[in-house]
Amino acid sequence: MNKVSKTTVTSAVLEEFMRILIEGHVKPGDKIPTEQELVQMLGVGRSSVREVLSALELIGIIDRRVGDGTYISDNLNCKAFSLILTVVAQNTPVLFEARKVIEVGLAALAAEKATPADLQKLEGYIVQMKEHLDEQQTFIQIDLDFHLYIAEITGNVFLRNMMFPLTTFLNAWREKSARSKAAREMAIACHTNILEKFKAKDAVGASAAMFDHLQQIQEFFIKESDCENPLAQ
Amino acid sequence: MNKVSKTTVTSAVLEEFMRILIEGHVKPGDKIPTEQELVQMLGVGRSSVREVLSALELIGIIDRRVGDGTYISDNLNCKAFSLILTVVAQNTPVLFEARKVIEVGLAALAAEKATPADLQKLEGYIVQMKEHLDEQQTFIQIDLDFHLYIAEITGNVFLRNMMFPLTTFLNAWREKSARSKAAREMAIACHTNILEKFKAKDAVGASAAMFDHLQQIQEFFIKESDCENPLAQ
DNA sequence: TAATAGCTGATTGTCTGACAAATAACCGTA
DNA sequence: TACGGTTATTTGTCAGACAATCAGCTATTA
Repeated sequence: MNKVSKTTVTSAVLEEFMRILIEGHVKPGDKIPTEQELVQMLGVGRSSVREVLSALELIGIIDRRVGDGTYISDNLNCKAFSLILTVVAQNTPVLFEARKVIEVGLAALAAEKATPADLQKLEGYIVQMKEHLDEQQTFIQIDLDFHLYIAEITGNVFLRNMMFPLTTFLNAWREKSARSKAAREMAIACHTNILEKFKAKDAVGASAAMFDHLQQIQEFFIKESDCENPLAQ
Repeated sequence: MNKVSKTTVTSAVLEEFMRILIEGHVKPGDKIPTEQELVQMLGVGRSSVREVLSALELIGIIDRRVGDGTYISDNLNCKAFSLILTVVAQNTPVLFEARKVIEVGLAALAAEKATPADLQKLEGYIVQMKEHLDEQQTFIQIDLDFHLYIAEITGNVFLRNMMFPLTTFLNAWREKSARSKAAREMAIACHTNILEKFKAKDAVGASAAMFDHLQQIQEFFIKESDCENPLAQ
């Protein structure tokens, strides 16, 4: 006796599928039943099964290989965020704000968790930035790596996978407009500042430093590029 | 000359579709071409089109109505987060950490943006919590509303839609294990504390207060429920 | 024995056609 | 004008067919 059951077959399949996923305690990398098996298990047509599977694949929950089978993806949920970002993309200020909120929190968390090896790695990025101060393209890439590695330090898969497309997306956007050398030097200073707080295991200080950094990026961004108005959505 | 171009029709359709979406400057609520039109526009089979549309619907980017047509969803991207959460669900500690990071940042942002009307509304929630101190179910709901309203205050669609399933999910989880009256009284104290910082427009203080609050929830959560080990993913 | 080449069955990718179900728009009647 | 019914459109679902790809097995060969 299932509720009102005014749902479509597809969404029913999805729910059932998710239930199996959870109750089956599947891990990333696990193989899941074939389409034919699912068709029989769920008593629906292949198209319905495939539509659900396609959706899950497009958002990065599963991986499908012709001639082999279907597996739980082992780097979950990065794609879905990218997709969503593409749609919300027209509203850059909102994304910037989101990045600020998330990354400031990440900095605090990472400051607590950073190991000596992590600190060394971050230091390495800063050195590289100084070396490539005049090559904008390379510089931006290293800048990006620095930020992503901070997410990496937290060890939180969910946050890292959310941060990744967000930062990448905004950076790609930023690449369009050339950044002044002054802006690049300021970035190095900010990163150094953040690293100092990390070394001192100062979570509050680290988040404050990150906040300042992003604030400056945002101001430069708005100043140096023609930023259209956010859509009212 | 496209790279190796070993892409499937489906993903090509997705890309093309997203391109149309962006370049067409569609707004939420807009009607998009019918399946038949897309079939002709893209020169592919209906199944391929449908698989992409199903995926987009599943993650909440579009809405489809039988006999009517397909529209850009007007409350974007809430579903996708829920889906992902369901998959990562087995790893509750990771979600808690994510919530802490995001909500601490949200509190700072909301503290700056809160209007007098917002403050009054938050105050109202606290009053209600006191009134329903002994009704756990109702209490938890109001507690939840308080947190969600803070996300609302920031006016950031992206953050709000991310927060919503995250908070709801963790709260639902929490409902399973009864919370002591002491825990509920502490929640009221924390909320009051947060509100005070909001009134003072003290962003740093607000985020600190929110951090303490979530920290306590987490400790109570771990203490009062049997929390299995996080999966190594 | 070990390595390689080829075969085979299984699995996903794609298309087509068909029908059901629901809805918006139109039309005629009161 | 308001109401009820018809119709064309659109999405939902199924079934069947074939192509493309791959893992695993088998037989051949050095």
